[in-house]
Amino acid sequence: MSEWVRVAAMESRTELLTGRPVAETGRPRERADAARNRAKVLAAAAELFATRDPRAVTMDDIAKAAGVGRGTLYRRYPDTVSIAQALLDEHERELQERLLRGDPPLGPGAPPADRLAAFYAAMVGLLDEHISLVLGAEQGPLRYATGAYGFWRAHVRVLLTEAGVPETEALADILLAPLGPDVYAEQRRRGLTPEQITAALARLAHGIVARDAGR
Amino acid sequence: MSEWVRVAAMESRTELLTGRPVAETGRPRERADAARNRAKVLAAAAELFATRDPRAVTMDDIAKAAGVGRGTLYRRYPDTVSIAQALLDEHERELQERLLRGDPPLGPGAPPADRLAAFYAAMVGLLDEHISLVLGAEQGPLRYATGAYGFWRAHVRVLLTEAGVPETEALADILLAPLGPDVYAEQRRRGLTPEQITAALARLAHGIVARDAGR
DNA sequence: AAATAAGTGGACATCGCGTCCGGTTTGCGG
DNA sequence: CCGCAAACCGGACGCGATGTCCACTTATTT
Repeated sequence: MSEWVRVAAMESRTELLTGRPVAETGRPRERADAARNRAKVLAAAAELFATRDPRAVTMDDIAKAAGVGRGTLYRRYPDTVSIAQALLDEHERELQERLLRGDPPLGPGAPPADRLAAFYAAMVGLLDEHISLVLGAEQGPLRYATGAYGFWRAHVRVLLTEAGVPETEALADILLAPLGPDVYAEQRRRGLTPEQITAALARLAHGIVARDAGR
Repeated sequence: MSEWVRVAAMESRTELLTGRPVAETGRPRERADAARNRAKVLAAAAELFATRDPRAVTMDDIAKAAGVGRGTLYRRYPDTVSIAQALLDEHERELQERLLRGDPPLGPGAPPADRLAAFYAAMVGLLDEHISLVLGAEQGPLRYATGAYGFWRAHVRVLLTEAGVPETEALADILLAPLGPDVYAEQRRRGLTPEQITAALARLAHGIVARDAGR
């Protein structure tokens, strides 16, 4: 529906949450009532995702909880998944920033093995903090369509390449697989702690790229 | 619904496909018409899963294609997932057998690292051959509820333990994650060949468990 | 304050699910 | 061979979610 809706959902993320009008774009600026409603929708959705089973949250639920009609909801978001993604986006952004320009070992400067391990640790933190959102944003194979997935993938490939590891193309997806929300959720369900999982992932990181490679 | 239905779906697998009556059980033997219909259902389902998007196959579709009423279908299978699993079961069984009693490196006798790599290779084969079924059987976090997943997990843990690798609890799920149907499907979609994926997984196996460990 | 465009909300049509039950078939005992 | 109880069949039904549509309201512009 209405193409720019989808665009808006992908595009400026902070704007999506704050309702600030789109600056310097030809597109007509957002109306005040629309912004108000968007805020209500996102707040209600966050509440719902956190409360009940994120996979069971329905468009009706959100509309009702936000005190908004179905049509209004569909005007902006095609489905519950994109709403969860909008909510998630901010946090992912922040991590992406730290990967690119933060301090080592997360940011540039540390040996690839350590950076990979640090990335794993950060992702576990993200997963654990926002597990309900992540589960809500996951349904189906959409995960790979996300811009975020592409970013993680590129990051891992860079690290592998730096370390001189071949087959980065296939290995990147493989190394990212354990970070799938359902995998993580299952591990937690089974009683594993974030620390145990992080430790295992660190082992994985150092097993794949030799500790002293690439530097 | 009728408890034994679910049991039957889990239980004797070959029987499930052949329609052979349940031997030496107190349960009343299956009627001829029922067996006939089951065969029709499974054949139709296999066809459907292979033809269109496996995730989109509906109970109605199968019923219609099999020339059977909805009620009849639900009598045996609670959902499309369990049908796909029934179809898949045979193949998984066979691999499980080879893991336990087959020749090295898949079966016992080879160093853990090699066995793990061989397991990966075999799973890639399975995935690739039956990707549509596996996708159809996957929906949601059901994967971990499967008996099969438990088996793979136990196998990997044994190999890790043999090799003296710690944290098997968390590592097992991590090492199994790349075998998730959606991960594999995505890799294939991106143009990676089964060989490339197998090679990357072999690297993973040897990275995690030292080539000469445990023997 | 009138004009115009954006935004709103709920009714509607559709689809898949899962259940229920009247009717039919099967296998067994007489 | 016959008749009957149990097993089985299949479609109608109610439910809940989806996504669309459009007459109406509200914000913004001139």
